[in-house]
Amino acid sequence: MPNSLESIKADFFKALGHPARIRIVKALRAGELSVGQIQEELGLEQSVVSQQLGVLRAKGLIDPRRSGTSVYYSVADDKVFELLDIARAMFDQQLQSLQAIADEDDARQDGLAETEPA
Amino acid sequence: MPNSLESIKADFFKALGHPARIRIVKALRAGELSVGQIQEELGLEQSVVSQQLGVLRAKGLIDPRRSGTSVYYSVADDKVFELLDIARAMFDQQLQSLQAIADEDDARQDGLAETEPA
DNA sequence: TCGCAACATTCTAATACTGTCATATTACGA
DNA sequence: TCGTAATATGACAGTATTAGAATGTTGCGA
Repeated sequence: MPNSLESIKADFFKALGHPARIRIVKALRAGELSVGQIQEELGLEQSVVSQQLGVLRAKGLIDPRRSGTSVYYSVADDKVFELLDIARAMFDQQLQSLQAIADEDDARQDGLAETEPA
Repeated sequence: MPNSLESIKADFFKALGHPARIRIVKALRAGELSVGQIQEELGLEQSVVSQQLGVLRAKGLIDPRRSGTSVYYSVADDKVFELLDIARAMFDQQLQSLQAIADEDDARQDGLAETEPA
Protein backbone atom coordinates (compact mmCIF):
# COMPACT_ATOMS: atom_id res chain seq x y z
CA MET A 1 0.00 0.00 0.00
CA PRO A 2 1.80 3.12 -1.14
CA ASN A 3 -0.06 5.09 1.42
CA SER A 4 3.25 6.47 2.57
CA LEU A 5 3.98 8.26 -0.66
CA GLU A 6 0.77 10.24 -0.42
CA SER A 7 1.58 11.04 3.18
CA ILE A 8 5.00 12.33 2.19
CA LYS A 9 3.49 14.44 -0.54
CA ALA A 10 0.90 15.74 1.87
CA ASP A 11 3.61 16.69 4.34
CA PHE A 12 5.35 18.45 1.53
CA PHE A 13 2.36 20.60 0.74
CA LYS A 14 1.58 21.06 4.39
CA ALA A 15 5.02 22.59 4.77
CA LEU A 16 3.84 25.32 2.41
CA GLY A 17 0.50 25.61 4.16
CA HIS A 18 1.35 28.62 6.27
CA PRO A 19 1.61 32.28 5.25
CA ALA A 20 4.89 32.85 7.07
CA ARG A 21 6.51 29.85 5.42
CA ILE A 22 5.31 30.98 2.00
CA ARG A 23 6.83 34.36 2.66
CA ILE A 24 10.10 32.82 3.77
CA VAL A 25 10.40 30.71 0.63
CA LYS A 26 9.48 33.71 -1.45
CA ALA A 27 12.21 35.77 0.21
CA LEU A 28 14.74 33.02 -0.45
CA ARG A 29 14.02 33.23 -4.14
CA ALA A 30 16.55 36.05 -4.38
CA GLY A 31 19.21 33.89 -2.78
CA GLU A 32 20.25 32.60 0.61
CA LEU A 33 19.50 34.65 3.70
CA SER A 34 20.49 34.43 7.34
CA VAL A 35 17.86 33.94 10.00
CA GLY A 36 18.31 37.52 11.09
CA GLN A 37 17.89 38.83 7.57
CA ILE A 38 14.70 36.84 7.13
CA GLN A 39 13.45 38.04 10.47
CA GLU A 40 14.10 41.64 9.52
CA GLU A 41 12.71 41.36 6.03
CA LEU A 42 9.47 39.75 7.16
CA GLY A 43 9.13 41.61 10.43
CA LEU A 44 8.54 38.49 12.48
CA GLU A 45 9.64 37.39 15.94
CA GLN A 46 12.90 35.50 16.17
CA SER A 47 11.35 32.36 17.62
CA VAL A 48 8.63 32.35 15.01
CA VAL A 49 11.13 32.58 12.17
CA SER A 50 13.29 29.88 13.69
CA GLN A 51 10.33 27.59 14.24
CA GLN A 52 9.00 27.98 10.73
CA LEU A 53 12.48 27.51 9.33
CA GLY A 54 12.58 24.35 11.38
CA VAL A 55 9.43 23.09 9.71
CA LEU A 56 10.74 23.84 6.22
CA ARG A 57 14.07 22.28 7.11
CA ALA A 58 12.48 19.14 8.56
CA LYS A 59 10.55 18.65 5.32
CA GLY A 60 13.71 19.12 3.31
CA LEU A 61 12.57 22.27 1.55
CA ILE A 62 15.51 24.39 2.69
CA ASP A 63 19.13 23.76 3.61
CA PRO A 64 21.14 25.49 6.33
CA ARG A 65 24.70 26.68 5.92
CA ARG A 66 26.58 27.71 8.98
CA SER A 67 28.99 30.63 8.86
CA GLY A 68 30.27 31.93 12.14
CA THR A 69 27.36 32.47 14.46
CA SER A 70 24.97 32.94 11.60
CA VAL A 71 23.00 30.33 9.70
CA TYR A 72 22.18 30.96 6.08
CA TYR A 73 19.23 29.23 4.51
CA SER A 74 18.57 28.48 0.86
CA VAL A 75 15.90 26.44 -0.88
CA ALA A 76 16.97 22.86 -1.47
CA ASP A 77 15.27 22.59 -4.84
CA ASP A 78 14.31 25.42 -7.16
CA LYS A 79 11.23 23.44 -8.15
CA VAL A 80 9.59 24.83 -5.04
CA PHE A 81 9.39 28.16 -6.86
CA GLU A 82 7.46 26.47 -9.63
CA LEU A 83 4.97 25.36 -7.02
CA LEU A 84 4.49 28.95 -5.93
CA ASP A 85 4.17 30.15 -9.52
CA ILE A 86 1.59 27.52 -10.37
CA ALA A 87 -0.36 28.29 -7.24
CA ARG A 88 -0.33 31.91 -8.23
CA ALA A 89 -1.53 31.10 -11.74
CA MET A 90 -4.32 28.94 -10.33
CA PHE A 91 -5.35 31.75 -8.07
CA ASP A 92 -5.43 34.19 -10.97
CA GLN A 93 -7.48 31.82 -13.07
CA GLN A 94 -9.89 31.33 -10.22
CA LEU A 95 -10.37 35.06 -10.00
CA GLN A 96 -10.93 35.18 -13.73
CA SER A 97 -13.61 32.52 -13.47
CA LEU A 98 -15.37 34.44 -10.76
CA GLN A 99 -15.10 37.55 -12.89
CA ALA A 100 -16.58 35.69 -15.85
CA ILE A 101 -19.50 34.59 -13.73
CA ALA A 102 -20.04 38.13 -12.56
CA ASP A 103 -19.89 39.43 -16.13
CA GLU A 104 -22.33 36.78 -17.22
CA ASP A 105 -24.73 37.87 -14.58
CA ASP A 106 -24.30 41.48 -15.61
CA ALA A 107 -24.87 40.60 -19.25
CA ARG A 108 -27.99 38.67 -18.43
CA GLN A 109 -29.27 41.54 -16.41
CA ASP A 110 -28.51 43.84 -19.32
CA GLY A 111 -30.60 41.68 -21.59
CA LEU A 112 -27.79 40.13 -23.65
CA ALA A 113 -27.67 36.52 -24.80
CA GLU A 114 -24.93 33.96 -24.29
CA THR A 115 -21.23 34.10 -25.10
CA GLU A 116 -19.02 31.55 -23.46
CA PRO A 117 -15.89 30.02 -24.98
CA ALA A 118 -13.11 28.95 -22.59
CA MET B 1 1.18 44.64 1.94
CA PRO B 2 -0.37 41.67 0.23
CA ASN B 3 -0.36 39.55 3.31
CA SER B 4 -3.68 38.15 2.17
CA LEU B 5 -2.21 36.71 -0.99
CA GLU B 6 0.21 34.58 0.97
CA SER B 7 -2.64 33.43 3.17
CA ILE B 8 -4.64 32.42 0.15
CA LYS B 9 -1.69 30.56 -1.28
CA ALA B 10 -1.10 28.88 2.04
CA ASP B 11 -4.73 27.77 2.16
CA PHE B 12 -4.25 26.43 -1.32
CA PHE B 13 -1.34 24.25 -0.30
CA LYS B 14 -3.00 23.35 2.95
CA ALA B 15 -5.84 21.92 0.91
CA LEU B 16 -3.35 19.44 -0.49
CA GLY B 17 -1.83 18.81 2.92
CA HIS B 18 -3.64 15.58 3.64
CA PRO B 19 -3.05 12.09 2.26
CA ALA B 20 -6.71 11.44 1.56
CA ARG B 21 -7.08 14.67 -0.37
CA ILE B 22 -3.98 13.93 -2.39
CA ARG B 23 -5.43 10.53 -3.23
CA ILE B 24 -8.74 12.06 -4.22
CA VAL B 25 -7.12 14.54 -6.59
CA LYS B 26 -4.98 11.77 -7.98
CA ALA B 27 -8.05 9.64 -8.64
CA LEU B 28 -9.75 12.53 -10.40
CA ARG B 29 -6.90 12.72 -12.85
CA ALA B 30 -8.61 10.05 -14.93
CA GLY B 31 -11.78 12.12 -15.08
CA GLU B 32 -14.74 13.03 -12.95
CA LEU B 33 -15.99 10.60 -10.32
CA SER B 34 -19.00 10.41 -8.09
CA VAL B 35 -18.62 10.49 -4.33
CA GLY B 36 -19.51 6.82 -4.17
CA GLN B 37 -16.91 5.94 -6.79
CA ILE B 38 -14.24 7.84 -4.91
CA GLN B 39 -15.28 6.22 -1.70
CA GLU B 40 -15.03 2.78 -3.25
CA GLU B 41 -11.78 3.43 -5.06
CA LEU B 42 -10.03 4.77 -1.98
CA GLY B 43 -11.69 2.51 0.56
CA LEU B 44 -12.64 5.33 2.89
CA GLU B 45 -15.67 6.07 5.04
CA GLN B 46 -18.45 8.00 3.40
CA SER B 47 -18.32 10.88 5.84
CA VAL B 48 -14.55 11.15 5.52
CA VAL B 49 -14.74 11.34 1.74
CA SER B 50 -17.49 13.91 1.91
CA GLN B 51 -15.59 15.98 4.45
CA GLN B 52 -12.38 16.00 2.45
CA LEU B 53 -14.29 16.76 -0.73
CA GLY B 54 -15.78 19.63 1.17
CA VAL B 55 -12.33 20.98 1.96
CA LEU B 56 -11.18 20.71 -1.64
CA ARG B 57 -14.41 22.27 -2.85
CA ALA B 58 -14.19 25.14 -0.37
CA LYS B 59 -10.71 25.96 -1.63
CA GLY B 60 -11.93 25.85 -5.21
CA LEU B 61 -9.79 22.89 -6.23
CA ILE B 62 -12.69 20.77 -7.41
CA ASP B 63 -16.13 21.39 -8.88
CA PRO B 64 -19.32 19.43 -8.23
CA ARG B 65 -21.80 18.42 -10.90
CA ARG B 66 -25.14 17.10 -9.80
CA SER B 67 -26.81 14.29 -11.74
CA GLY B 68 -29.79 12.68 -10.13
CA THR B 69 -28.89 11.72 -6.59
CA SER B 70 -25.20 11.54 -7.43
CA VAL B 71 -22.64 14.30 -7.33
CA TYR B 72 -19.71 14.07 -9.70
CA TYR B 73 -16.50 15.88 -8.89
CA SER B 74 -13.77 17.03 -11.22
CA VAL B 75 -10.69 19.17 -10.67
CA ALA B 76 -11.32 22.83 -11.37
CA ASP B 77 -7.91 23.44 -12.90
CA ASP B 78 -5.59 20.87 -14.44
CA LYS B 79 -2.65 22.82 -13.06
CA VAL B 80 -3.23 21.00 -9.81
CA PHE B 81 -1.80 17.92 -11.47
CA GLU B 82 1.35 19.84 -12.22
CA LEU B 83 1.64 20.53 -8.53
CA LEU B 84 1.48 16.82 -7.82
CA ASP B 85 4.01 16.05 -10.53
CA ILE B 86 6.46 18.63 -9.27
CA ALA B 87 6.07 17.42 -5.71
CA ARG B 88 6.80 13.94 -6.93
CA ALA B 89 9.89 15.10 -8.79
CA MET B 90 11.11 16.95 -5.73
CA PHE B 91 10.62 13.86 -3.65
CA ASP B 92 12.59 11.76 -6.11
CA GLN B 93 15.41 14.25 -6.15
CA GLN B 94 15.46 14.31 -2.38
CA LEU B 95 15.82 10.55 -2.32
CA GLN B 96 18.65 10.80 -4.76
CA SER B 97 20.45 13.28 -2.55
CA LEU B 98 20.08 11.02 0.44
CA GLN B 99 21.37 8.15 -1.64
CA ALA B 100 24.40 10.20 -2.63
CA ILE B 101 25.14 10.95 1.01
CA ALA B 102 24.80 7.29 1.90
CA ASP B 103 27.17 6.30 -0.88
CA GLU B 104 29.64 8.88 0.31
CA ASP B 105 29.51 7.44 3.79
CA ASP B 106 30.00 3.94 2.45
CA ALA B 107 33.05 5.02 0.52
CA ARG B 108 34.54 6.62 3.60
CA GLN B 109 33.92 3.54 5.70
CA ASP B 110 35.57 1.42 3.05
CA GLY B 111 38.94 2.88 3.85
CA LEU B 112 39.21 6.31 2.34
CA ALA B 113 40.60 8.10 5.37
CA GLU B 114 39.18 11.21 6.91
CA THR B 115 38.95 12.75 10.35
CA GLU B 116 36.96 10.50 12.63
CA PRO B 117 36.21 10.35 16.33
CA ALA B 118 36.76 7.17 18.32
C1' DT C 1 -46.78 10.89 -0.62
C1' DC C 2 -43.55 7.26 1.05
C1' DG C 3 -39.16 5.30 1.22
C1' DC C 4 -34.71 4.59 -0.24
C1' DA C 5 -30.14 5.86 -2.22
C1' DA C 6 -26.51 9.26 -2.47
C1' DC C 7 -24.33 12.93 -0.16
C1' DA C 8 -23.74 16.50 3.30
C1' DT C 9 -23.49 18.21 7.86
C1' DT C 10 -23.03 18.09 12.88
C1' DC C 11 -21.06 16.47 17.14
C1' DT C 12 -17.27 14.76 19.91
C1' DA C 13 -12.81 13.19 21.52
C1' DA C 14 -8.15 12.91 20.12
C1' DT C 15 -4.42 14.93 17.91
C1' DA C 16 -1.74 18.59 15.66
C1' DC C 17 -0.43 23.36 14.93
C1' DT C 18 0.40 28.08 16.41
C1' DG C 19 2.36 32.20 18.88
C1' DT C 20 4.41 33.78 23.09
C1' DC C 21 7.66 33.53 26.48
C1' DA C 22 11.58 31.54 28.57
C1' DT C 23 15.68 28.97 28.31
C1' DA C 24 19.41 26.47 25.91
C1' DT C 25 23.06 25.94 22.41
C1' DT C 26 26.76 27.49 19.44
C1' DA C 27 30.64 30.24 17.75
C1' DC C 28 33.59 33.86 18.35
C1' DG C 29 36.35 37.59 20.34
C1' DA C 30 38.47 39.75 24.44
C1' DT D 1 37.43 31.24 30.30
C1' DC D 2 33.78 34.85 30.09
C1' DG D 3 30.45 37.43 27.69
C1' DT D 4 27.68 38.16 23.95
C1' DA D 5 25.39 37.72 19.43
C1' DA D 6 22.81 34.52 16.57
C1' DT D 7 19.82 30.54 16.52
C1' DA D 8 17.47 26.78 18.35
C1' DT D 9 14.51 24.44 21.50
C1' DG D 10 11.07 23.75 25.29
C1' DA D 11 6.79 24.59 27.75
C1' DC D 12 2.39 26.37 27.60
C1' DA D 13 -2.48 27.77 26.31
C1' DG D 14 -5.49 28.58 22.56
C1' DT D 15 -7.10 27.10 18.21
C1' DA D 16 -7.77 24.12 14.29
C1' DT D 17 -8.10 19.32 12.00
C1' DT D 18 -9.26 14.80 12.01
C1' DA D 19 -11.93 10.25 12.07
C1' DG D 20 -15.98 8.10 13.40
C1' DA D 21 -20.76 7.91 14.53
C1' DA D 22 -25.10 9.95 14.11
C1' DT D 23 -28.26 12.78 11.89
C1' DG D 24 -29.95 15.91 7.82
C1' DT D 25 -30.91 16.81 3.12
C1' DT D 26 -32.01 15.98 -1.68
C1' DG D 27 -33.71 13.55 -5.86
C1' DC D 28 -36.22 10.00 -7.76
C1' DG D 29 -39.21 6.09 -8.42
C1' DA D 30 -43.28 3.39 -6.76
